[in-house]
Amino acid sequence: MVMGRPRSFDTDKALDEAMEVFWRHGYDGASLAMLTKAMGIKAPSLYAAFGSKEGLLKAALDRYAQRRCEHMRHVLAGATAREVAERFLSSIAESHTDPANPPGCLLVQGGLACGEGSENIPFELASRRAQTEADLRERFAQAQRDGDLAPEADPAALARFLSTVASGMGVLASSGADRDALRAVARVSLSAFTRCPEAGGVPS
Amino acid sequence: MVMGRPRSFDTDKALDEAMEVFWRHGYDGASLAMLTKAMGIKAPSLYAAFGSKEGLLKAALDRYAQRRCEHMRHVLAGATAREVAERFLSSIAESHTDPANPPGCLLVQGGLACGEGSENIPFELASRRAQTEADLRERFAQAQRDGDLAPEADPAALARFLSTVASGMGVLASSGADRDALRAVARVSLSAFTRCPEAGGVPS
DNA sequence: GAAGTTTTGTATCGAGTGGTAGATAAGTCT
DNA sequence: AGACTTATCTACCACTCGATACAAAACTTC
Repeated sequence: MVMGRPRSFDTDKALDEAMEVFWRHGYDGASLAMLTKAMGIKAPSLYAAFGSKEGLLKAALDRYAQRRCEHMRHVLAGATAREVAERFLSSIAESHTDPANPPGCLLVQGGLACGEGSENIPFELASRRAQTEADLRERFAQAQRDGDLAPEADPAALARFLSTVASGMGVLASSGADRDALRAVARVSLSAFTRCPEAGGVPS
Repeated sequence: MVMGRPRSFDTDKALDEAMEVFWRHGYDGASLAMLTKAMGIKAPSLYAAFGSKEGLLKAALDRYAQRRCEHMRHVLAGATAREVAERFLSSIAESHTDPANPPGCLLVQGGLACGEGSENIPFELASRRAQTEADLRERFAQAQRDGDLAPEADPAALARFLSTVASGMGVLASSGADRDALRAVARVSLSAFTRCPEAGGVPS
């Protein structure tokens, strides 16, 4: 075992609590007082473990990504491009209205715009959102190589469309929309997905 | 003319500057120091004119709504439901990447999640976003009565879909996506709009 | 047990927060 | 002109912000 006094709190548990605070109040809106209270530790412990408020957010984002990663693995394992899209939107509708978490998406509510001294937070969140879009794009490109998606389809456009709808669903959920509302949006989006020229559908 | 010393600044000009600060930094991220500097006035003048930081935001939101109202009038004047949707998405793509403003949408970046003491800001923004959705829904219901939209179409679902995509485009634009990227998303969304069962299209 | 190492709690730092008191300036009214 | 009304400025309020110094506590190693 390592030397010195052992840590009296569980890092992952504390991160979960911090994640919830950032999720519900955004980076600027989450004060150290709120964070330390939720995490059940004092400020010096927080700084010793995570370095800074920004470091804490990044650690929380890593944990968030880790959670979502399992979902995405299932999504990307869909047999066809259409099934991937279906799984993705449905997974978003569920997760953004999961009563175990604040409504919406941490990567959206966490901070689209921040004050002085937090200028890089929006970039941090954006790059994490971009990761999901890249995963989808890669999967659709593969589908195209497999002949599952028409050669004239546009994997990048499809991925960006889905990613955009997911962000929009985050905004919607954050303002109290219920699960059925998100599912309805997912349904319409999926129709669009299936039939648009970018997916190789017939233009009107 | 009214009695007393006349105001030395133009209220609307000052509001435009305040709007930009809220837009770029969000409600919590916009400090009074930033606001007063941008508006070119001192704190007491600000409070005399707008009552509080929240009052200033609401006034800025009113002005924002006023601006968008002209665009929406053009959007809703589209001859068909499809043309309304097309105009709406294209108007969003343009306005969210207008170099004269911060990228994205004030109603999205302004504050999806806020800190203690600003709890009602997200509601305020949400209710303004809901207004646009309601306008679209009403217009689509009218289209349905006109026989322009199929009887089995779902005006509420279509309006919510478009509104969600618009929010998503706001998120996308806020992270630096350019106009063409938003136009591409609009194009895919429009295909979905035209062909989905909610619009009276043929289900797969 | 003594030395060494790390974490914890208390107490606090300087800077910045939203907001205001009070005096002064700049107008209109009679 | 003088009374009245409103806006502006300087200075400042109590408070909260993110972050830290320091000493006591809790462990491992020798």
